[in-house]
Amino acid sequence: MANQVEREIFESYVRRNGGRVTPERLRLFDEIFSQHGHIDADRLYRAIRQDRKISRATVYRNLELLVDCGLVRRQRLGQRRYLYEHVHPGQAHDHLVCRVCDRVVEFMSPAISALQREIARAHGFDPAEHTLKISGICVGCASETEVAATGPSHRRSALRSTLS
Amino acid sequence: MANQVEREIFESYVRRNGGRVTPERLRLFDEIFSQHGHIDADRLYRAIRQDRKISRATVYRNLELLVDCGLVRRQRLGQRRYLYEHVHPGQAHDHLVCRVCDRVVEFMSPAISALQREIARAHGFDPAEHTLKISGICVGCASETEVAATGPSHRRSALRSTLS
DNA sequence: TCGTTATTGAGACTGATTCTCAATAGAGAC
DNA sequence: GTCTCTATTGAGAATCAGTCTCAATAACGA
Ligand SMILES: [Mn+2]
Ligand SMILES: [Mn+2]
Ligand SMILES: [Zn+2]
Ligand SMILES: [Zn+2]
Repeated sequence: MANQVEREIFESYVRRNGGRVTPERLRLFDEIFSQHGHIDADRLYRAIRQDRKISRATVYRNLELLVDCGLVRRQRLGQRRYLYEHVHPGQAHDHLVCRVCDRVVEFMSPAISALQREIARAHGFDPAEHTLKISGICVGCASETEVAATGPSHRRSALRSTLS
Repeated sequence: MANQVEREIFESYVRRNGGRVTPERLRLFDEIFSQHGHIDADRLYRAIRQDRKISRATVYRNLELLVDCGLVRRQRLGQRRYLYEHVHPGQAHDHLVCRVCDRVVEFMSPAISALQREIARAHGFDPAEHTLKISGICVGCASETEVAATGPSHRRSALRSTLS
């Protein structure tokens, strides 16, 4: 089976800390490692619900566990909820997020990673995780806006504009 | 008065968009430009409440306005709420956040900023804002933990440890 | 000064996440 | 396999930051 190594890591992490290997934990592990890309807690909950009973609380609790043992990354890419993705060691990457269509593009920059480590070191910081999110307008939305040419953008302004 | 330039920018932004310059808006502007560092909406609300009546909704609405016109930056540095800080143009900076004591250290890296612009360009992204947050253990908390040497860290584990 | 309409205040509402606690079930000992 | 201990679960309540509603107020151009 795929993800054998990660599964080992998970189970041994749980046992090493006096925890128990439960079907709920394994099911969540399988779900998040079968998905690919970013997914929120509720979608994981509903996906698992398809074939077994599980509670939301259990999903949240065990996502925390997966994050703690370094197999899953939790980030706020949108405004509201956290998104989760499983981690491939040595494949650190960051995100471009379009503020119009919410699409996420991943990129990898060893140069930025190195600079980050350097900065943390210079400040006596022991870095555990990082988030680099660049939000803006993606190429698709830029051209759409150009064509439509309908004012400032999709984002509702904080000022109640006169346009009805 | 200080912040004259920024105040100009704010008022003209508001008027240009058919908005009105209200005492609540000016008071919030003054508050966030008098503060220095990161502050949450509730603290701004309470600070303004000291000497004038204002509602929470008004604080939130007008913070959004200040963010929109580029005078204020809103970021999630902790887990829960947004933190706001006024922006000094051309002084882009990023953050190291200690996950034990929540202290925030700012740093500036023109090299990282340049790389970010380069990456956005390479993906046809028009970048509007960015967040780079490195979270870890600050030098103070590292030495404390070393002295205490009491297990994994302050962070409660998702596993109910046997220690009472 | 007047009229239009953007803004405000109070409180209801939302929604993601966390908490509570009784019932359940891993897993080590025998 | 059975027993025991206690970590984990499920269901729903609670939390909490932030957003929305709508009637009353007040900018500001005419
Ligand atoms: Mn990703
Ligand atoms: Mn800052
Ligand atoms: Zn887009
Ligand atoms: Zn610290």
